[in-house]
Amino acid sequence: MQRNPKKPIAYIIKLLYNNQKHGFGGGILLTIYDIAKAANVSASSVSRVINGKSGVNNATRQKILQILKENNYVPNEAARILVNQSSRLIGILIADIRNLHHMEGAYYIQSEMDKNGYNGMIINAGYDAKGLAHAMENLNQRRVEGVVLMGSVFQNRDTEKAVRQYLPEIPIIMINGQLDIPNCYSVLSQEKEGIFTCVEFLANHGRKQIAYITNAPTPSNLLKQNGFSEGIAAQRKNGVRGWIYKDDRDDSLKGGYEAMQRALLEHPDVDAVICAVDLLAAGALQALLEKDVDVPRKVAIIGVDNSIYGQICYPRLTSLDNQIFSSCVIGAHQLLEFLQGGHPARCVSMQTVLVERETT
Amino acid sequence: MQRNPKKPIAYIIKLLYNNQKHGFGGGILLTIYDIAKAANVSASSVSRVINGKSGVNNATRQKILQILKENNYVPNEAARILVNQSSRLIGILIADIRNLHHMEGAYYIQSEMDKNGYNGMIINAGYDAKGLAHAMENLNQRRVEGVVLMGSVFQNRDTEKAVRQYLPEIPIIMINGQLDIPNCYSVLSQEKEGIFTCVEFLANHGRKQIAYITNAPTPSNLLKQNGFSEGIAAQRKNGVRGWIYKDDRDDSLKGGYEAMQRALLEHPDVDAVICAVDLLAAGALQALLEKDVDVPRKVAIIGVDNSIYGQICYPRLTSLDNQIFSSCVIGAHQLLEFLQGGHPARCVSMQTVLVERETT
DNA sequence: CTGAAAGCGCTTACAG
DNA sequence: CTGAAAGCGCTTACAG
Repeated sequence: MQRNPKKPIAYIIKLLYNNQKHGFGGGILLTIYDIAKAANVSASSVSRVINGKSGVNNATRQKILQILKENNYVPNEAARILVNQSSRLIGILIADIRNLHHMEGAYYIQSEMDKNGYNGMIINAGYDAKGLAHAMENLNQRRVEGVVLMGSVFQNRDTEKAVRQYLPEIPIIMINGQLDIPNCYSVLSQEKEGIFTCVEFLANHGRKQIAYITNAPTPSNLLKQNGFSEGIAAQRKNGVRGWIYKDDRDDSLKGGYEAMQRALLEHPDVDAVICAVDLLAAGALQALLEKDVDVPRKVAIIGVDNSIYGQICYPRLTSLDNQIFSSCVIGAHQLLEFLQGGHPARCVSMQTVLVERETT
Repeated sequence: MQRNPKKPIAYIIKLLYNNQKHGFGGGILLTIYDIAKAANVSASSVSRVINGKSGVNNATRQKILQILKENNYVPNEAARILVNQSSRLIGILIADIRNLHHMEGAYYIQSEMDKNGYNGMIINAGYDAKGLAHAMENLNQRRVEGVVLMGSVFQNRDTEKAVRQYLPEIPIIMINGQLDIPNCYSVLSQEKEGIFTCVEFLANHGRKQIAYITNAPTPSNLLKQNGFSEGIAAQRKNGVRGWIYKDDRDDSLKGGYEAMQRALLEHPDVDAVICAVDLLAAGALQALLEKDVDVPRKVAIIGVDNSIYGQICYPRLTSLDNQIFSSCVIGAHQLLEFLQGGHPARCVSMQTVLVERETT
């Protein structure tokens, strides 16, 4: 495996002067000094042209530029980080990167940071405290300049402790959650109010017997559940009743399916279901269809996330959009503002919107 | 924001000796020298205990260990990379990290590498050559020791060129594709044969009029399509006929939906559909259900990927499992073997398996 | 405009 | 067992 069959000048010089040395991965990577030697200038000048700084004679600059290009020179990031005392790296923590919704968030954060010259490193933190601490230590080790925590799963004492221990000085942005720590900023989705409104919406459409299906008791899920309870309380005067079903197995699809079966058994006259997450709703829908229940005529369903999962359902799922896109763009901008020395809002919260499709 | 209200000894020493200096992010990060000073030893000794090397008196070791811990010392990764000439980083390239199937692959790769002391950096490369080159340059800059290319989208000249230019010396693992380059290893899923078998399967179940729906002409999709054509050819003697429908818009769900509508219009007697991807199949299913076509009695459907998308469908989708999990584990092990100086197989290919559910 | 030198935070022969 | 010194690849005052 040869780097380049044409073997440009800097490469040859490196071989001649330094032929016992091996670069990375057994190959030969050129340094700024190799380039300097080939161009007959000092490393300082090479550095200047690499970084587009002024103070280099134009002819010299052109010569250096050409040698740089001929050799496919790429600077060593580690050396740069070390000397610049700045990694221009941010960490994006996700409990499970296979979660589509959170990964979408990571995508938006990454693009936004990219545009501003930062790299985003996506880390699968897992759900336990140990994995989280490990992830944060790793991020500290890489000297990331900021971290975004994706989702309310991270709103807990363990996270606070790990942040205090490993990342006490850098900005932490939490998407859809809050941390009681000075360096933490958050963007919240008003899911509680959103679910409250869903109940209202269903009641206004004549639904009286509403089931609520939820899974893992994350802060976000707890909030939504409260929104449901309060929504039901507010509609009690109109004869609306509600029941809550929980199923926090890993497989939400199956969880929703079985919770719906239970709901159907215990309350055969249920006429609407709200699910904490689209995937639960997809499962609930299956249970309904299996029993030949007419959706939405007999039973209406609403999910949360406005994800592709809901669009795959047939009938297509009505879903509460918790604005992951906007949340992440805003979160990224809070981070950028901080990094540029500004003072972003500690917390911004956004309204959800109900996207009506075919299950209501 | 103070690093630690208790201010352990090394921290105080740093403040005293060095109080004009600011560490990362405006905070104070300790170096090995700060620790050494606090422990009254040399940096060499501190380094030795950090790295668990022998040759340090036990009492000294204990003292250093304690000071390290009290101060939450975390070594600077950039410095380590620079001096060790090894990043223990690998790159995982994905065209779009919002693609669930590919992200799942990334997850498996990452876990496998994690277990072996490597970090995996997931990069969203995009679909165009420029983004790809940019991603690879970035990876080169970080001196990654290996790269995995997720999916056959990367099987093309642009990738070869970018690898040659930026990563000619490190192992490249391609999941579900091949590159004509010496440093590239691949693991292939026998999707062509898989689809061939699907046709056979359908024919054996009495289906005669089979539509095939596909989207973007990636190498993998082209292969599957060939498998279909050959499968139909092989079954012609049994009176089986087939038609191919393409719709390569970004939105596969809608693509499948509209392609199915066309198929239904042109061939009302179609009695089976194979889709290049589950999401297309989900769309096709919607088109069928919308027309009250009985699935699977009147029309059978088979997707590919065995993804959650198929499980959300109702009836639940029969799908060809292309073994993303095994592929990635094997790919990771090829990489690991190479990194440990071994000689992994250049190419391993694996059989697919048809997971029968409710649409056949 | 140009270059020698120091330093970023670590590790590792080498000498004691 | 222990430490001084050199060096990884860069950048940036500083002096010319």
